[in-house]
Amino acid sequence: MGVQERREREKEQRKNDILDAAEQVFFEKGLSLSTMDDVADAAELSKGTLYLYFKSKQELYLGIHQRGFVKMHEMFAAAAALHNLGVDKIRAIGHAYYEFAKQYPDYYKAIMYFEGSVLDFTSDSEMIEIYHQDGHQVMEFVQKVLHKGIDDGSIVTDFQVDRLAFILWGQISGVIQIISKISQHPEKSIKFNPYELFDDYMQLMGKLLVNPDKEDKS
Amino acid sequence: MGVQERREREKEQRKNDILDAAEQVFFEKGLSLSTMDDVADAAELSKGTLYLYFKSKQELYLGIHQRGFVKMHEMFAAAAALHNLGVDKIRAIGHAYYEFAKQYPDYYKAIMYFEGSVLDFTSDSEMIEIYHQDGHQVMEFVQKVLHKGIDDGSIVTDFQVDRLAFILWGQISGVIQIISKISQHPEKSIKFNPYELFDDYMQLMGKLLVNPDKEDKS
DNA sequence: ATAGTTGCTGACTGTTAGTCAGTTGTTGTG
DNA sequence: CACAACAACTGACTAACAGTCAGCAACTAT
Repeated sequence: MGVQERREREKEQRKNDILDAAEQVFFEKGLSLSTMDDVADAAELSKGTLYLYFKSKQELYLGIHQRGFVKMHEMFAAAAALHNLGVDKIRAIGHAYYEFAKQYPDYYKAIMYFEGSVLDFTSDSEMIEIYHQDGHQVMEFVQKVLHKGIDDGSIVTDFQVDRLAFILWGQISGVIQIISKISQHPEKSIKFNPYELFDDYMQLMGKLLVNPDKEDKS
Repeated sequence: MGVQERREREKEQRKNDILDAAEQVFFEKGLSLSTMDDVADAAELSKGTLYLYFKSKQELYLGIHQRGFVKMHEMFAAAAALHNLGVDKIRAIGHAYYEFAKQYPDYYKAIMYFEGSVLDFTSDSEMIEIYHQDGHQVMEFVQKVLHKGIDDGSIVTDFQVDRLAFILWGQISGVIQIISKISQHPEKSIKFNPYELFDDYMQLMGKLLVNPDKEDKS
């Protein structure tokens, strides 16, 4: 009898519905101004029910973070798939990251939120586990692509690939973070547009990895 | 009569005492587990008084953020002052950043906290103003040092200095952020120590800026 | 001595995350 | 069909806490 299975599916569906409602509310009003009652209303459920599916408000927001991360990962994979050379795949991932932050600022915000506050979660819970797994998955993906680039000769580096992946990831995250900061708060003193900044970074990064002999002449 | 002035000084002193108390409490228990009553107790003042000096809990924490930023800036200046060549100053600043995060993890945490959540402050208030001024000051410092390096010939770059400063700042922030993340959550799969990672990054950065003819042969 | 001013207090309020005893609806069984 | 067992859901309730404000204390000036 497929009752068990159906129940399972319905449960998953509910969880998704709640996340939809939560996105709607959180993205509209911002996390701190949104209440669990707001989310419950939007989901057409009672507040108590939310807590059957998510342990806390933070965990609910973490669910949204996860969605964002999946989306981002998909964009990375799609972008990388359009190229053959490893170095081009890396470049494509970089651009995809930028595009992700631009196209899904609310998901990006969720990612930044946790980035800046996990350090505060002294707590236990599987929350953190999931969070770190997500991060780890992206790192592995980048490492894989770097290896590909080294194998096909398009990337040349003195560094260990696993470390290099962390460095690249950290670098680009930081650069995009600062770009989104200045984009949001248009400082008087800044005369360049954000994309120029990113483009400069990509060029700079390119110099670090590229084997000129294998460079695509386009 | 110096009454006005004395009052002014005493007010400043109180503000400092409150910040001392707040640091003690926040650093011990973490921001979210600390209450304003805790801080009031530690400061031997009533809760109401805290609100005469700081508009909100967040603003109090921002006061701590500011202290951290000042400390960091001091470390940068001190580190840079030990060298003559611009490129060496830049390297020294990089190392100082790393040292700051290591020596003052709580201040660093405060900085990261706001980094990840300013995007949420739709609010007005001078808070954000101060916050951005702090950031701006560091950027200017980096720019100044980069210019120095270009002038003395130790730094060579195709990029505009103002943009380059942002890129470097973003990069290094991101790299240190990821390092402090993995330091805190020792992943099973990570076999290198954090400092190696940072050192790799510094080497990498060096390659981007350095004019080999002027390199210090030590 | 007294009026004015500034700084401090802590009981109070409003809000909200999180809980839980009870209700509703669904499934499987005699 | 009746009825027990179980699962999903409810919303009034509690506890905790940020932030307020009417009143008090201490200092200053005249």
